[in-house]
Amino acid sequence: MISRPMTCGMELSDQLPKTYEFAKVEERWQNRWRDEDFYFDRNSKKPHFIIDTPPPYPTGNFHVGNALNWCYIDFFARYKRMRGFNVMFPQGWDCHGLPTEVKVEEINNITKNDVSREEFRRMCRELTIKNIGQMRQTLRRMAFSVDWSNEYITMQPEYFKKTQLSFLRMLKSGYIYQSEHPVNFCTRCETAIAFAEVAYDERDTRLNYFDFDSVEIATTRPELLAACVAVAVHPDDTRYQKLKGKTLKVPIFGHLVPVVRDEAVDPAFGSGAVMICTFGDKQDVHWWKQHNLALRKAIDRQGKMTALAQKYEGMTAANCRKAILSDMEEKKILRKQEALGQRVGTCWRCKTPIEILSERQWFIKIKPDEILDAAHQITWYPEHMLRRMENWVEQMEWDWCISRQRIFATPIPVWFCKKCNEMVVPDENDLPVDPTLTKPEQACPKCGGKEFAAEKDVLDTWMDSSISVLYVTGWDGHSSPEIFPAQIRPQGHDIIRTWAFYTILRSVALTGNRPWDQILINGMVLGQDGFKMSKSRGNIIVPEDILCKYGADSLRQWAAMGATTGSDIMFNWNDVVAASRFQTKMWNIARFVLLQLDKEGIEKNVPVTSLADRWLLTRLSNIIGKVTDAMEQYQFDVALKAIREFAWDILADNYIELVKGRLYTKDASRRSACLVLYTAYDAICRMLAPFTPYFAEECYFYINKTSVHKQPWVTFTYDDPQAYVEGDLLVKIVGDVRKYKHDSGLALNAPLGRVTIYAPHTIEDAGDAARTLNADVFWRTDTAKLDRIVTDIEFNRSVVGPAFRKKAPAFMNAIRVLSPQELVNPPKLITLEGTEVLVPDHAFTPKFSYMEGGAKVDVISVGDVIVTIQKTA
RNA sequence: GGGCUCGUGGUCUAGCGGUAUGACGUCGCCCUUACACGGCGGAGGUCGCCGGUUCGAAUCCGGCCGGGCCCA
Repeated sequence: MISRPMTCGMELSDQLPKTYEFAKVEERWQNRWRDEDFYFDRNSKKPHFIIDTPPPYPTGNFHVGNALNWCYIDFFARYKRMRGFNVMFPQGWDCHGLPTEVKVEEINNITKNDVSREEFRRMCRELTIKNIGQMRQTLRRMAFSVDWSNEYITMQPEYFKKTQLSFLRMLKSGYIYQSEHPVNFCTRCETAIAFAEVAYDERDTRLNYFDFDSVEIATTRPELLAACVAVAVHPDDTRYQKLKGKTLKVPIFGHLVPVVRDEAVDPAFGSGAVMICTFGDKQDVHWWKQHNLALRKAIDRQGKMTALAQKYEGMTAANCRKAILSDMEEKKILRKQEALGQRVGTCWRCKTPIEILSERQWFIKIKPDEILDAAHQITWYPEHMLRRMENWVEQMEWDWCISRQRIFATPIPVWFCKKCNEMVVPDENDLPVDPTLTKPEQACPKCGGKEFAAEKDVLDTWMDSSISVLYVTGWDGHSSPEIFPAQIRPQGHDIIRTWAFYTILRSVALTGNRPWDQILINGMVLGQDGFKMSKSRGNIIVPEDILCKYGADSLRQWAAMGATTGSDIMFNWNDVVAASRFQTKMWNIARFVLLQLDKEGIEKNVPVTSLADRWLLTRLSNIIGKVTDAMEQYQFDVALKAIREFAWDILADNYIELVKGRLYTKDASRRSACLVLYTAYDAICRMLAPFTPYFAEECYFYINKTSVHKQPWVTFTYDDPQAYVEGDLLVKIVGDVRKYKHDSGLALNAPLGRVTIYAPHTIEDAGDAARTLNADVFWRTDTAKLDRIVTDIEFNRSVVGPAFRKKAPAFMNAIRVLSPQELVNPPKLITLEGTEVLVPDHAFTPKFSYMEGGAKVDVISVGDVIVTIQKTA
């Protein structure tokens, strides 16, 4: 059967533009591809593959870091579809949170208190919707095969009602509780934050030494004097033995505090006596709990001094510090000040130093064992990232504080009876609710009261995003969804301690099961200078810039090849340019292949007999296996590298060069080459499809008139060990003779004369070598009648080493003194330190110089093949 | 200070027990009927340093030095 590509009356090769214009191609396919092709089919019988995609924060800009992450997702999503999976690649948007609130305040030049809560929320929603719109465009342009029917937006009722449902469920099961407890608090954002949201900054401060009722105390935070609840010293510190059991009078404020003894006090730091305040830092919290100390709140939620600070009331903490220091100076109790570098916990969003305040907050119980247990059931790529999770879980100290005192977030669905303070929750069927806008339908079940106070606190944003996997799999509060757990979670290593951790916690708490089978961690994208991208460094690269200059496929190739999956990756224009060049090369391969197939069409059942043809098929089969294995392990760099190497080196530079001459003939063997070209080309297109969807589609469509993205993954195999070895030899011989030509100053297509190849057995190359070298080529199996002189010996250490161990050097020395005849035909035994030992096969190869009785014959040796060249006179 | 990671030609990168992979750059030759956005070839590395294990180490072990990330 001969099938000719459909050509609409024109030859295919005429249709193919000389250069590949990515901008036109991308636009065309973007308009032609349909969203429905990527929809997850809930009724399908195919095995499902659910991806718990990260919902990005809708800033309006999809950055390069996101791009890397999404490229990985798209690579395996497309690959899995080709492997017959029913893939769900949802796209979420994690809307709630401070940055949007801040942005809204900035854009409208207001503060959140200037408008009603509802109005403020409306403004936040509006901005978010606009930003999502912008980011969707970039996603589409990057050709991510997103399932838009499974898009979710956490601020929308259908999503946050699940967040609220999960809250009620965990409240019921005892995971969630309220408590007055010290929490990290950002006084600028006026909200509690979790440990995961605390960043640490290096700052310079002063250590102030002052007289504390005749005891010298050193502190960096004199403004907390009003909150002082004890003085602590090391139990063994001889300087302070007499203070045992005493109380001291706090300077300026005058209240009495106990002296406590604690091993954790560092006698070498400051004066060795430290004041404990509620709360200067985490250590204070420890001591406070351990010694059961009083609670004195000197700083409020705005970061201002409370009434407890007496005359300093209303000052900011910073001003209070100045004022107290100057008062101390006046009273002559300030003794000295030292410069001190310290690390300050700050709010990761706004960089304001955090305070530790004791507040009534909502918490989720952290049960390290069940989280670790689930984490160990998940396969981590790369494996070592699991360590980060373990380390984080093992050192958790407080429970997760989930309440926030902000506006744009999921409301906590709770009221309190004004009469008896009983907590009342809505019926699950009434969700979502905003308790500040509605009231419970029933009277208080405890006292019958009808007046309720709404919980004004809202939920931490991670409460929304940590149920992404439950949402997409259709969790309804009753049991594990049928398609839960998901197959994979792709995400960055920067959010292992947050998103991954919280998701595992919530899945276990709500379903008793792990959230996913696998987790794939991607690295961070660094600027071209090797540093994290930042405005101040001016090293930010935006995806749009790359898309405009080199196109989506080049950017995607960079993502695949820039680094081993999981490691940080430096952005590098070179790699993008190299990727674009590969497309150019591949495009020319396409043009060549189509030009050849045009001539006589493709004959799909022609026997493939020529050595070069069989050789290419073995190499193709080999590369397919390699690429498939790499894809299964998410080693995109390995996979794409193998594809590129095959297309460029093996197919273009070796195979095509070898069979070109044959293709220009009208021999029957030309049809075999055509079939091989078609097979290889088809396979490359399909293997490239996950990586370069536009390019692969364009190449594939020209020849098959159908979408490559609807084809199955390549599973072609071809086993012919003899062709593999002999083909390699043929390629090597042709390459070496070419090099010889080059070294002799000949053009590569210049006539060469007579080339005789003495190979150990017959090789039938169908005349490929002769045409390629432009020479008369004679294959012979007899021995060349040449004088040869041994010039060197090459040892095969992987044979010599295991065979002789410590005696290897002695063996090699013994071989070196053999006669030339013996080197060519080695003896079976050799004497080594008085004992006879066996000479192993392939232990060494003699290197020869050739002469032929004075005749002008150049000789090249390729392994044990000898090639003589007699140039045209 | 702890954990995790990394240190390979000018730059970036693969390898992770048997004499070092590729890309970019650089130099030379070649416009050979797919491709000069190409082909062919060359130069360039004591694989951070010091020890150890081994017949043999970039590769394993120990120590040191230096980056990065996360956390105290």
